[in-house]
Amino acid sequence: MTERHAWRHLFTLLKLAEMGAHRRTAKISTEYLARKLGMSQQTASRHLIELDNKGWIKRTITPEGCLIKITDSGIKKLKKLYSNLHFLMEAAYPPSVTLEGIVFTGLGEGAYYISKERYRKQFIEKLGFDPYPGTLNLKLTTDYDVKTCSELEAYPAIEIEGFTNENRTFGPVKCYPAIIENKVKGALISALRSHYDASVIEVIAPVFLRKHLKLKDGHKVKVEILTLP
Amino acid sequence: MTERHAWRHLFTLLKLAEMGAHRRTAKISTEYLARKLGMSQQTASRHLIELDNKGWIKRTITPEGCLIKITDSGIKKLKKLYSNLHFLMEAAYPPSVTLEGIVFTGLGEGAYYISKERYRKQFIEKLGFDPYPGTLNLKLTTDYDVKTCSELEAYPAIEIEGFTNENRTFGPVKCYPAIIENKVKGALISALRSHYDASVIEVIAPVFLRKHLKLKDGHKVKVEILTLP
DNA sequence: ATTACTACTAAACGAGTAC
DNA sequence: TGTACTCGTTTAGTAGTAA
Repeated sequence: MTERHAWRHLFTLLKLAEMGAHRRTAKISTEYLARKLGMSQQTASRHLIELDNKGWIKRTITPEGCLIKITDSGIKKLKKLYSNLHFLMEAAYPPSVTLEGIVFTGLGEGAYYISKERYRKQFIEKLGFDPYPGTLNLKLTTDYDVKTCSELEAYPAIEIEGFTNENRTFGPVKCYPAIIENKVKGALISALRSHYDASVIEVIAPVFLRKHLKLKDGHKVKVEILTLP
Repeated sequence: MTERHAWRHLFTLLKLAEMGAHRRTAKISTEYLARKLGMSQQTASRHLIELDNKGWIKRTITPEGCLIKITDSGIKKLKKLYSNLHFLMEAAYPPSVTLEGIVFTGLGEGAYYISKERYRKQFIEKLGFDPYPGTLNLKLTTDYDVKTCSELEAYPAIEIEGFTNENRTFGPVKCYPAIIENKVKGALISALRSHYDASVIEVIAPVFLRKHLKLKDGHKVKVEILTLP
């Protein structure tokens, strides 16, 4: 059974549910199902056999038609689809945003900020990792990336509180948990951005990204911002 | 474009939405989409072309990948799927239940009750039709039908109030709106059922069902009970 | 890098039909 | 009436590759 084309079966399963088979054993003839699905009786029959083999439905054949009940396993599939959709339709923001930028060497100011203990404690607590004392600077090159990045401002973010010590004030920092190059969990941080311009982003991670991902200036890096769990 | 297999596209559309394309223009390469969907780059490309042709997405090709935004039309398709599922998952009862029974001739008591003015006024008001003064008796023959019918008791029903006149008391009646033989809107009524046994149901409709559907004793009749709008 | 064409393969489907 | 088999047809998917 190719798991690849499971969606066809999922759709058939949905129709069966619409006929009540998710709550009770429903009598559904292959011919009736076929009409509802806009397919032939033979195909409907095959789908039922395949759903049965998958364990998504329990099927009993009678002379008047099939008695069909969707199994817990089948219900789970529908629930999964439902929660995916629910999440999409009800969520205020898209689940993830991907940015790409070119690595460049900054002024090293990132390290200075990151390593401030008052910030660091919050990073550990709120992001779940102890950031490497330094930031990866990325220059956004396309209009798309700059525009997308600017839209991030409206997204929910993890807020790192600012503080004041004897010498000066350190402002609040907004963090967007992100995955760098599909490999490393880290975060995009926003407050320091103003040091450059809107087309620059800074990324932190628990590891030294340049070394860990073998990055050099000019390399293109993908950052996937996770806007919701 | 065959509308028949549209939901292959629906699934691709769902994935695109999961990448945020339902809210913003998202940069998604065919190769990336292909990996997420477990298909080849070529197939992903074709799907995007087809979705574009359907008007479900707006596609702009750039050297770095496609810029994709799901159109209102596409959103509508996802919403439809969502509301279908929502309805299924959140509803307390299955959307419809189908019973089959054999026509038989009763004692004519049905007509006596139905035509009582106190009942009739409520039928018109609550069911939306003036019932033909008589009931169609159906004998349920299979275990499935009897069992399904018994489960109806737990379902929400339209309640017709009982009343008392100078001679006797007329009890309350439960009505389940139904479609008879896929053609006539009527209702299954429950209170009178006790006159026979659990394997008998009585059906009312605005027309004389025996004549309208050319029914004779022994004919098999399908009754689809609508448990929700 | 991309997208997407052409040519081919694999899968899904439906007609006919057995039971 | 039902289901579901075989088998030829249609459709979807992939590989190779051009642009």
